[in-house]
Amino acid sequence: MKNLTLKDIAQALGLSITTVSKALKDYPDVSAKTKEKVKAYAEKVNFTPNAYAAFLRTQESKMIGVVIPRLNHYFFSNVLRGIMHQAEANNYMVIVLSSEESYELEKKQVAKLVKQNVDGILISIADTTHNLEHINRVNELNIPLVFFDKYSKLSPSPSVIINDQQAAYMAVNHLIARGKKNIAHLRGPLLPQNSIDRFLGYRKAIEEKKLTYKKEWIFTCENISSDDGYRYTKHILEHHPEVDAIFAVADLPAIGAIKCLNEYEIAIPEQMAVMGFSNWGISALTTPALSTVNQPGEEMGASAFDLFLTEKERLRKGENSNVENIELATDLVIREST
Amino acid sequence: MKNLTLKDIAQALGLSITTVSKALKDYPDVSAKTKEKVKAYAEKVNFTPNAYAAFLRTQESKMIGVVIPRLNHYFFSNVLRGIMHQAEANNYMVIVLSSEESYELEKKQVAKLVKQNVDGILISIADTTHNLEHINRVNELNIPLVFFDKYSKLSPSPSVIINDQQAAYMAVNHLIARGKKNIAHLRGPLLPQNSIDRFLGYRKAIEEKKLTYKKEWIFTCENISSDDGYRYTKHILEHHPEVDAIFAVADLPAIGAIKCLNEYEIAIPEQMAVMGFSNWGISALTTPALSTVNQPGEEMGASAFDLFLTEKERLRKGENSNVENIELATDLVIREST
DNA sequence: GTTCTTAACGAAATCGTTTTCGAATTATAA
DNA sequence: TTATAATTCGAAAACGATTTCGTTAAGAAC
Repeated sequence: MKNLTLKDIAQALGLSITTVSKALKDYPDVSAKTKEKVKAYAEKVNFTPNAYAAFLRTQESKMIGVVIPRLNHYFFSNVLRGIMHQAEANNYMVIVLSSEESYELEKKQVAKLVKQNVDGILISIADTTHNLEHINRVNELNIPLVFFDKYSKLSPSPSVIINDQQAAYMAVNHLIARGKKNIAHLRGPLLPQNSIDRFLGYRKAIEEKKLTYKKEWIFTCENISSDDGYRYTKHILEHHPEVDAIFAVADLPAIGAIKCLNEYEIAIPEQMAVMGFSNWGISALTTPALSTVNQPGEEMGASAFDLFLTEKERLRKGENSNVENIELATDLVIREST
Repeated sequence: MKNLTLKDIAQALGLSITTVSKALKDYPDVSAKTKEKVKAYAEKVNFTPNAYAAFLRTQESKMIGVVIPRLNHYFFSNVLRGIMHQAEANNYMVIVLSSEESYELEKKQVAKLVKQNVDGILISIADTTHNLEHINRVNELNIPLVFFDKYSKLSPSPSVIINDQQAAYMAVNHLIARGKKNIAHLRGPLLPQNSIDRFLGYRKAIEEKKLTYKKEWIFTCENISSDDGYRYTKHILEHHPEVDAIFAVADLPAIGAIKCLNEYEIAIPEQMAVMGFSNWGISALTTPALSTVNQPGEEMGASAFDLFLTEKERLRKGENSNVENIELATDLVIREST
C-alpha cells in the first residue's frame, strides 16, 4: 500500500535500480524487451517516481507558484481554473498564494515560492505594488516569471493581458451610441496599469466624439468595491444631475451603482445607463442585468501557463530570443443596463 | 544569489555540516556559543533548509492538499483563506485542487495529492460522491484527512461543519415569524448531507408549527445555480399562487428567485419573501438585499487546519484517542427580502 | 598518573532518483 | 581465431538535509 520506489521494482524484476530508471525514461541503452517488462510492471503497481528525490538531482520541482491579489474574486478564480487545467495537462502542481492587494505581502509570497524551488511564477501584481525589486530578484535567479492581467511596464517579463484601453474605448463608445452624452467614470486606484488604461480608453472615446469631459465626473474607487460604486453614484445623483451614464472600472462598483439607482427609483438605462467591466457571474443576475466587458479568464490562465513553458525553454538555452507578450481579445456583453 | 546549503554555511564558519544542522535545530550537544554564531549567520544570509532534501529524511513535506468542489465559489474562497492563513502560521504550503463536483475527478485529485506526499488532506466532497473508497485508502495510508462543510457519515475522519438542520430550522422559523404560511423550498441535490439536513430543518419547522407541507412545493436544484432558482420560481408563480415565501438551499438559487420575482413585479417581501443560505458577498447587493444564513467560512478553514494538526499528532502516537468533530455556529442575516 | 565522565564536535549512512562511466556480453569484421 | 565494435546492463556518485554513532579533549575522581 505504501508508495513504491525504484528499488522495489528492481527487486521484483531482478534488475538494477539504474536499469529500471532508464527503462522508464526510454534511454537508448536499454533493450526493448526489458523496457516493455519494466513499463508494464510500473503501470500495474501504479508507480510514479518520488518527486522530492527527483528534484534533488534534476533541480526541477514540477511545481509552479501563482500569486493573485485576491482569492474570492470571480475573474481570478477563472484565471486559476485555466492555469490549473493547463498545469495538469503538463504534470505540474500549482501553489496558489494571495497578496491581498498588499505590496509587502506580495514580496513575502514571492520569496516563499522561491524558497520552495518552484519552477516558475505566474503573478498578477497588487494595486499597491510600486517597486519591482522582488520581481527583478526572481529574474536574476533565472526563474521564469509571467505576468497576467495586472502587469508592470517596469519589468521585461512576458505577459498575457487584455487591451484595457481599447476595451474601455469600445465600452464607452457603446454608451455614446445609445445616445448618452454626459458619461461619468468610476475609475480604479491610481497605480495599476489597467486602471490607468481603462481611464485612458474612456477619455479617448469622450474626446474623439467631442463630448463633455469633466474632472468632476471622475471618481476613484480605492477598493473597487460595490460600496465605492454606491457612494459615488449617490454623490452623482445629488451633485451632477446632468450625468446620464456611468462607466465603471469593474463590475462590483457598477453593481453598487445599480443598487443605488434602484433605491432612488432612477430608470435604468433610460435616465442612467450603467456599464461594468469583467463580466462576473453575478453581473447577469442584477435587476436590470448589467452590460459589461467580457474578460476571457480561463483563456488568460491557460496562455499564462503556456508562456511559462516557453519562457522556461528560452532561459534554458540562453537569452537570445525575445520575450512574448500576448494580448487577448475582449468583447462587449450588452444586457439591460445600457 | 543562489539558494545556500548547509555546506556553504559550514565552510564559511569552519564547522561541519552536522554541527550547523544541529545548531539550527537546537540540539543539546552543540555549545551555546556555536549555536549563536550559526544562527546569526543563517539569519544574515537568509538560509532556509531545502524542503525537498529534508523530506527525503523526515518524510514530512510540509505541504497539505485541499480539495474543494469549485474554485469560483464565494464560500469556499473564504474557507481557503482561513486554511491558508493558518497554514502560513505553521509553515505549511497549500496545494489546492478542484473536483468540479465530479466524483471521478475527486478521486484523481486525491490520488495526485497522495503521490505528492502531502502531509494531510482537507476535503469538501462533491455532490456526486457516493463511494468513499478513495477516502478510506487515504486513511489506510495513515495520512491525516479532515472533512469540512460537505462530509460523509460513511467515514470516521474528523470534520468541521455547521449544523445545517438547525440553521435551516431557524431560517424557516424566521419566515414563519414574518407571517408566512405557505413556504416553498428550493432544495439541493439528493446526495450531499448538507442538502438533506437543510431540507430536514425546513420540514421540522413547518411541521412543528402545523403549517402546510406539500411535496409539490419542494424543488431540487441539481446545479444549485441561479438558473435553477429562476426556473422554479417561475413555476411556482404560475402553478402555486398560494405560496408566499421561498427558502432556498443557497444564495445563488435565491438570487435567481429574486430576479424572477422582480421581472414579474411581485413585491418582495410582501407578496413573496425569499431566504437564501451562505451569505455570499453578492447577497447584500441584490434589490432587495437578500436575507440569508451566515456560514463562517474563514473560521471553518482555520478550524479544519487545526484539526489536521491534531489528527496528525493523533496518528503519530497510535490510535487511542478519538477523532474530533467540530460544529460551528451560524447566524441569520436579516435584510430586505424577508 | 590512571580511569571515568561529560561536553562538543564530525564521519558517515540514509532518504529515492538521476546520470556518468565502466564492465560484461554478444555480434561483427578481419 | 582474434580483434573490434555494438549492445545491454550495473556500480557508484551525486543532490542536501537529518541523525546515529563515534571520536576527541578537557575536567573530575581516585
